Amino acid sequence: MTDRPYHHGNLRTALLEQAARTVREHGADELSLRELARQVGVSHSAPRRHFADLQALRAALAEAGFARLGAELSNAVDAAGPDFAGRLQATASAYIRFATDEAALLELMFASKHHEQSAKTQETAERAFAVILELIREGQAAGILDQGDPERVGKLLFATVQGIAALVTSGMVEATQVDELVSDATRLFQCGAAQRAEKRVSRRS
Amino acid sequence: MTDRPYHHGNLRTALLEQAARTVREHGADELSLRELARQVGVSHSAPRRHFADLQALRAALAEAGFARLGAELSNAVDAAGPDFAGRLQATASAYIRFATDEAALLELMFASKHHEQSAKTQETAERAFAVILELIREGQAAGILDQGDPERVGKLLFATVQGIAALVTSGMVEATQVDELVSDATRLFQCGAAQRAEKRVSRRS
DNA sequence: ACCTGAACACCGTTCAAGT
DNA sequence: ACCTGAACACCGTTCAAGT
Repeated sequence: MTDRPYHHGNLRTALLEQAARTVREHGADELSLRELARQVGVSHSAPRRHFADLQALRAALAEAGFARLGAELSNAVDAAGPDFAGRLQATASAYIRFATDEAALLELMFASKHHEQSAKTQETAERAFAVILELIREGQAAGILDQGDPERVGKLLFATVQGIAALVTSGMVEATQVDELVSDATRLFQCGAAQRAEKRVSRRS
Repeated sequence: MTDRPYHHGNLRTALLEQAARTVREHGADELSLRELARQVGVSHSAPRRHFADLQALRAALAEAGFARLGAELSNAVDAAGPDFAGRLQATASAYIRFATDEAALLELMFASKHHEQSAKTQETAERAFAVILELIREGQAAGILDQGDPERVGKLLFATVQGIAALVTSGMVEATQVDELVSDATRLFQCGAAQRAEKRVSRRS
């Protein structure tokens, strides 16, 4: 519309937003620094000031993705009622929703390279994981989840949900089956503690 | 060594083998049709006869990967002893071993695009899944696993193992933690049936 | 401090031509 | 049937120069 000033002003953000759009609409393979620069209305070498190379932009995109994922998991927990089973289910569902809405982004987020190279991406990923960890602690305090190293239980839950997401986005599981898989998974996690509660009851009788 | 004939003779296989090597050593992003042609000693347009484009080569690579994965899961089941818990653990471990040895290949295998485009890749992936499915049926017949739609239980197991693999290759879980996660996971799957067995016992008392 | 424009080496893809 | 070589449009990356 209006002619742009020489300095874009917010180039980094503009590039990341356009990149996120491209990934969503055309997949991560379609990312191109030159094309992004063109779409944002800047010379092809301008992005260089903000991203050393394409890989750096991808890492930044992954990091932003983990930040959004963490926020959405956090929102899901907060919005859920007091019942723990419901909270667990809501969190897992939020993860899967993110995974299916942003399949290409999630694929990029779990691409091994960023984590090796960008400590910041790794850190943001861990903050997303922290939401799950906190939920696990809550479930353990309520006696609903297996008492064991919460890190360990949390990682297994994270893995399970991520695995369901991977199967869905890769087409090996139908979108219609997701809900039952998620509820099977969350039920499984409540099984160990329930089993021990059962023992306690039977010992009393 | 000897000068090559005009016809390579086995170009398709040679390209796939070199591509697998490249993915293993340098990652999937490093794949280049021109470079592969050079390494195999053929003109840059020769691959075109065998792979319509780079994406087609990647799909073929993914398919070969699922074939290998299926074979290794199958071997793991066959080599394991009669005890079901051990068979389950052996299969899950074989999956994780493949995932860590061939991290970049697994990432490529689960890239959504192939499955959408290549029915053959999808089919080979399902044959790998069939090994897990068969194991689930075995566990159900032995009364060790939850009786429910085996497809559903199998998919959850597949998802869990794939999720653990994703967390490891993305660096969010240490390689040293893998074994305990796998054994936690397999134990969890044997929990539902154990729980009901517990109930049966307590009802009798 | 931030951006431009020319330059370089590389790539995927196409196609007429060779064996 | 299979492969070559020139051609085209594109890309990532670099760097001296502009504001």
